[in-house]
Amino acid sequence: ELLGDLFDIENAHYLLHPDKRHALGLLANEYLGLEIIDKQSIIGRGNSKQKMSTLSNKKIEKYATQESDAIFKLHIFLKQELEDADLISLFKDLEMPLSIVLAKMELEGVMVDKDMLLLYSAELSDFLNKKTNTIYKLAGESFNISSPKQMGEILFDKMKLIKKPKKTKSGQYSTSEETLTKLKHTHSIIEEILEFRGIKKLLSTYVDALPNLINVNTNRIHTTFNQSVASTGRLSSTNPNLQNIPIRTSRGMKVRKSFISRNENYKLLAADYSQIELRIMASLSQDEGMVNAFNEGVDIHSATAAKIYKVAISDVDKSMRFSAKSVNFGIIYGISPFGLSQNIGVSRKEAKDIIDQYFQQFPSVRLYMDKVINIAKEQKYVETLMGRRRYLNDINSRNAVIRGLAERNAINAPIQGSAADIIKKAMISIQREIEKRSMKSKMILQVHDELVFDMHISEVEVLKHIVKKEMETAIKLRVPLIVALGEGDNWLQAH
DNA sequence: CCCCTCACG
DNA sequence: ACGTACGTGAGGGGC
Repeated sequence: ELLGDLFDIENAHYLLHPDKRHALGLLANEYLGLEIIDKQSIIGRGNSKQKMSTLSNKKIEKYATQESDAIFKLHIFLKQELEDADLISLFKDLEMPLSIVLAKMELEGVMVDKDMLLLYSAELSDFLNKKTNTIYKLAGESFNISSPKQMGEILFDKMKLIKKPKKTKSGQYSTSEETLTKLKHTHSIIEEILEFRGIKKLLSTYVDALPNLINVNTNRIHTTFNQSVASTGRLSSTNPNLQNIPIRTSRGMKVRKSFISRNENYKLLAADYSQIELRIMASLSQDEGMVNAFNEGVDIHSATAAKIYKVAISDVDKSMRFSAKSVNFGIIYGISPFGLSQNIGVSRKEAKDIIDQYFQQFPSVRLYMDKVINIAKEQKYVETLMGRRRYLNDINSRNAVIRGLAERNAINAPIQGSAADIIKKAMISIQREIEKRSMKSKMILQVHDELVFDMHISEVEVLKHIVKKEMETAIKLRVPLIVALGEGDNWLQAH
């Protein structure tokens, strides 16, 4: 257990420049003008990589002392820079405590049902073999279906499904899901390919991969949460990525179902923020219509539909709600007629009309967007509710495409980043409570707006109470923050 | 190592 | 005419 003050160079630099790289060698060079020995030159890389612990002290002495020296000197510069940017509290009270919490979550790990995955693998492999033969027959020859290059040549050179095939940036035929879906009507092979792709992805990325990642000592999977990658302040997860476990399709759900509690005395608890980003938008913009909708507890997408289409909320039908939901997501991303039209499958003109209606009905949302873009143009950065910054150097670019991206980032970063701030704060409070009470239950995963716990059955009520309370009160907004709880023997059930 | 594709929020 | 909604990570092909 670390008892002294933490000062993580990488994280300090991340707060100051979230979209830059934070490697120690780069920082030492930039801040101190030092060229320090590259770690790779000591331990090697790729297959010839050795463990630092296997090398003699003599070999690592210079490297180790240079690093220590650079870290100490850097911390003085970075501390000052954090103070100048008003980021000290975010660093000291949020990110540094969080890094301890993340370490504990990583060490805890999550249990997966290996037998279930192995059975499922056999089932999907069978299915894939049959699909492969079907596709070969329809194509009139065998080829590597997993090769976009080969598939493009089959579909467009040989079968000539359409006259002017779409190309990718590098000049290859595009075979993306988006492209292929538009070609469904041309040949039955398209549908088979799409299904093949879906299953192949599931099999190789999850069903076949996860069992091999189970640690033999703990019997669990241990991800790594990266705290200095995402430029908005979110976490990311690697080796394996446990933040993109499937859930949207029925086949994907079976993978989610394989994430289970550690034993029969435990259940999984999932705690989800409901619409956190839209609530943040409501609070930041103070738009009356949006704030009222949340304060009255009505379904936000239906409320939005009612306003856009000027009908009573009880007269909102499914397609109106669907479009309104896309608009709401679009708002968070910095909406454009093109983006919305692609998303809901209408013309750009229709999409533009919907957006115009939206801004007429939610005028303060538009005002807020204009304001945040102007702030970005003036100070070259935007910030979250807790003062996390994102610099937008392209905000005044003469290139409209590049400037547009920066403007959308100016809108999105405070929203996505504030949500990240909030859940990070909640994680620290929850961990503190769990430890204070010496509880058996453990926090094990974070997926941007969701926390997952391995919950001892004797602690169900108390844990639920703590989690809900700490998440909902992590910050006070102009609208309520609502957390939905779910429990079950597996992650799917807990949703 | 880059590109394409596709999984999640 | 062009390129266009935010943020990520991983697997596989191909060079």
